[in-house]
Amino acid sequence: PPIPLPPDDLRSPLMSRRILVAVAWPYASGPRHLGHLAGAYLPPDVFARYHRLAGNEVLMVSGSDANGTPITVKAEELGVTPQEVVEKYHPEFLGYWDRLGISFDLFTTTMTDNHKKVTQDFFLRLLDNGYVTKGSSEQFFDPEASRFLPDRYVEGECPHCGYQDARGDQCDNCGRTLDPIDLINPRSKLSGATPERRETEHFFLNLPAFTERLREWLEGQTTWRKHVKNWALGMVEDMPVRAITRDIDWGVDIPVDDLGPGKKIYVWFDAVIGYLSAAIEWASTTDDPDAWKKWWQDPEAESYYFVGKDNIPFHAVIWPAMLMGRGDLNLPTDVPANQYLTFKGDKASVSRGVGRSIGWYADRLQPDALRYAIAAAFPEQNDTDFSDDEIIRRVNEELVATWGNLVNRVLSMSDRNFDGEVPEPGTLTAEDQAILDLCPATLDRVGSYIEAVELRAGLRAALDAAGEVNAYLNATEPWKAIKEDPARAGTILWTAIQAISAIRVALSPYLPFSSERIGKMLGIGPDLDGWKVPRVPGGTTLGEVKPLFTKLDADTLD
RNA sequence: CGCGGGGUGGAGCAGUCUGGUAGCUCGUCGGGCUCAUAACCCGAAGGUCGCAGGUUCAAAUCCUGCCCCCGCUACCA
Repeated sequence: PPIPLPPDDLRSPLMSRRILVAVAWPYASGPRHLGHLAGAYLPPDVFARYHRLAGNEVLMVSGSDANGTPITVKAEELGVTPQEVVEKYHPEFLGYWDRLGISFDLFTTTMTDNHKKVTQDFFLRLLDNGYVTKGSSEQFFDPEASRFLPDRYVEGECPHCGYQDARGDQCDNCGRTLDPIDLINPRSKLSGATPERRETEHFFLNLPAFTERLREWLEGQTTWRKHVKNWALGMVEDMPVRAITRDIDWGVDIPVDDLGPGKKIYVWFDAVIGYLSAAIEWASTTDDPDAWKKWWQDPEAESYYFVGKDNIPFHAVIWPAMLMGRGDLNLPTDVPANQYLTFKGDKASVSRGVGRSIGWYADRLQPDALRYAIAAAFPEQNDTDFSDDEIIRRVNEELVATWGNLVNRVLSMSDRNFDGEVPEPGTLTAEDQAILDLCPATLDRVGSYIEAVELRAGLRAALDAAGEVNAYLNATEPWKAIKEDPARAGTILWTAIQAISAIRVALSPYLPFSSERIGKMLGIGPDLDGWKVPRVPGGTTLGEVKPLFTKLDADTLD
């Protein structure tokens, strides 16, 4: 009789899509923590891995943000240059991605000549198009330090509560938002001198010019997350012109000399341009230096921006406005911003002692174990509370028990009773067929969830399938059949192996490392051949069968 | 009344748009199984869905008010 095979996946792509996966640029001002991983870095990797398997052309880029106040503040704190700060943390970030399998096509920095050039070019185009204009504002100036002072560098007495050490932006005592001009007896945090008010000229982005177009564009987004869309729409209604230059000496040079020395393009303007400059840099390393255009200028190309919720305004409003102002680049397809992973109710912050760095966890956990625990808790709709106990629980009770154990019980039974080979199947029963039918159905379900950027639900769906296979084994009891009807046992195990093979693919965007190991154990090799069910023929020689994941002790994370 | 999101069994979440016996994972309790990393399977207990009103035959779901949490309201991004 012909050997029955699992049905093919129906999702085989008719044509390849081009997908830009744009990942928020982390400040190279200190270690990044699990909240960053959950909010901005792991979700795009899952998304990108899926789309690559599905046959689409993915370009996933990001880099270390080297500019901005956090960097300069850190540099002053350490008594080093901003560049030295970046050179310390950028390699640390690269280490995270390498150890956790975050599969960037390029992870660069904003210090490259390319980035500066692309940023300046962007600036000039907006200037030509009339969306960047010059203006002036009044600001505090420290006469001793000879520099203008950001709000946070001015301190004084709070006009509301009389607190002596209120910052220029907010009073820590009464919590009120302040304008530094209102402070009583203002003083410079740098020198202690009394700051003077001085006129300073800057370039501004004319956001109000885009109000209508932005509103119309945002209202047309039917698949965006509710909090992202509503927040952006609310913001569009009342947008001021926004300064894109600053009185600082660290940043990208302004490409015109109208303002004189001592001013730079400020970080928020150049950081978002990084998505474009990184794509251009990536293309320059390939055979086709214009390859970036396939993602940025082909109207069919899609772009997804993975950011934390604090970054929504820049990606859902300001960056689209900048793109509209240029007029020759694609607008975001979606900005699936995440909420925050909180630790015992607190927003994670390594410097404040809430949560620990990504590297700390990577030292102690298998990469897929960490990826699993984080992905199962992606804060897609709400802030999601998390803890080390939660990681241990998720790994031990869900990942190891359901999936690791399924693979282990099936393969060790096959290994021991069928000479280290995948058994040959015989006649299939209805319950066998149901499990085979589950294979393409699972890939279909998980794929649909991932395409909708409902990544947590996708992971759940894959694990549910593993649960069904476990239930199938309990119902069919191959360990008994081995003694009474070895051929039947072989059919059951063959069926279970086909299911494992399919679930492995479904889980591979989330768990790429164990996917490779399973491939070797199954004897079909570590690589995947697309988002479809790989068949594992009877007679295939199994690799060495070992548990996929290590169970965690309660003190693993102490 | 500044803006947006959220408040669902012990924990973490889904359901709210398109009202109709409250769902998932874990934990707890009981049972089964013994191939498997004390793993797997089945069943049960456990929730007045933040609070108070309103609409309706019927509300977690729609309306009003209030409370609490998070983000934004920064020359933080």
